[in-house]
Amino acid sequence: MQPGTPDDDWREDCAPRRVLELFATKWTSMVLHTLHARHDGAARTGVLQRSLPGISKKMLTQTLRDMEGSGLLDRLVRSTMPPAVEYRLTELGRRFVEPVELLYGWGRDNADALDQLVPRPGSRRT
Amino acid sequence: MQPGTPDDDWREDCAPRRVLELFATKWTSMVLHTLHARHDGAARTGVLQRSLPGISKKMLTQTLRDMEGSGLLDRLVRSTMPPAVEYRLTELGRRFVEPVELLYGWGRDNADALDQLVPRPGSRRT
DNA sequence: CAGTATCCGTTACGATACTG
DNA sequence: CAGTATCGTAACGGATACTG
Repeated sequence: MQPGTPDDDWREDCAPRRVLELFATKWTSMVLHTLHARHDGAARTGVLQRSLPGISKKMLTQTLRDMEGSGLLDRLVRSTMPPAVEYRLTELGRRFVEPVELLYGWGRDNADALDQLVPRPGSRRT
Repeated sequence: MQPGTPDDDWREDCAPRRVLELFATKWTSMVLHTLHARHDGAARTGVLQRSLPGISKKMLTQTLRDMEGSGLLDRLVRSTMPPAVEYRLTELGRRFVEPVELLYGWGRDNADALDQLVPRPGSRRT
């Protein structure tokens, strides 16, 4: 492992890097977790919105659309009036909940370390 | 757990969300892993750059500076000519390697699922 | 209630050229 | 070799108003 031989685990298309992409989109992992936390792995739009403090309607829809396109969740529309839309984790979605829960769990167990890291926002370097 | 009672695990300042911030900056986790993969948890600038295909000099420096500021790594400058700079994981840094390795490991074990998700870039919706 | 469309600011990121 | 400075772009993401 000499300094001239990069052992690069980080090729552009390697698995780890693609997992990271999942977390690159701010809300994706949170949606996954929220759905997972529900008994049946499903929730209506409003519930999701309320479960994710700070998300805008636009980002919620956009994230859900992207996830649907990726096959992470299904969209069930009940054409009542007013409409009731439900989002449900797919098989693939349930799979990706795993790494999310991994991080989630680590965070809960290491809140102290998180307090050391970036104690308060806006202290990068003035 | 009625639909009107958000069980929000996702408060703005909750632990999980702060962990996610670590992965929000594209290169941070990769730097952590790369350093961790080295016997002594340290590496010179050039090695890091070569280990992270695609990173620009700017982002490398910026990421390293941010991480230094956050206390994730130390910067050791050897004022020779030409200069030799070494980056080394701190105690805190070694701690945050954990969630990174968690994701990394999951990715390796689930490459098949990753192939299903986003088969090829640029297929969002034309 | 769910979704769309538009406007707009911020930031992440990359390419390049230059200094010590 | 390491780092800085500058420029430009693309994407993220929020606010708001409107439709069914």
